[in-house]
Amino acid sequence: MRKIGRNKLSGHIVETEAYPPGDQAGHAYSGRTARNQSLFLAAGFAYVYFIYGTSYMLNVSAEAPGVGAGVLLRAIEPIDGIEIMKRLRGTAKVTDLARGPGRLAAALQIDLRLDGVDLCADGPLWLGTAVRDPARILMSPRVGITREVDRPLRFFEAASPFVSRPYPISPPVKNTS
DNA sequence: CGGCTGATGATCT
DNA sequence: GATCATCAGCCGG
Repeated sequence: MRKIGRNKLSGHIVETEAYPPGDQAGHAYSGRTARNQSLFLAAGFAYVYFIYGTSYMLNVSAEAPGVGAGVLLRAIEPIDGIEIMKRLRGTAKVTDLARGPGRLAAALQIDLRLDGVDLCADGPLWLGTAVRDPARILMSPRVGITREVDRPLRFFEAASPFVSRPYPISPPVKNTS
């Protein structure tokens, strides 16, 4: 859920990735820094960072204070404020509005000002109470990382057109030619 | 549609 | 100076 002035944006979360304590692929792995300090807050705070010179990523801190872990939000199915999301994203295709973590952040106008926000309190950004049907949630390896690449820590809704990739990533195939 | 590639800047070594 | 939890645009089928 996102509030921008008088406008409300919302969507169902349909894809996430876990970055648990001790995970070498997680930003908290090398200890607390200026950038990643929000991961070390209590569970339920926003960790926002900027990457590739182009994209913001939105995470939710996920462990007790001082531990360092989070969940990356990778896709939502837009519900409220779809016209505003289209303007923020520069596309009219609803399935492309928030399919992927950078697109999700852009569709919700998320930047570093929202880093550290309490997602369980009234404010500009928070988590609603909708629950996805567990029977429809599939797992796969995570996308776009170079360490701990095989851990099945990506969770996504089966057959959803709003998910960044609809099925598990195939393992790399060697070129034998 | 899938595959490839350049863009672009913060962060850390 | 390398890396990076990505994306848009372009190309071929």
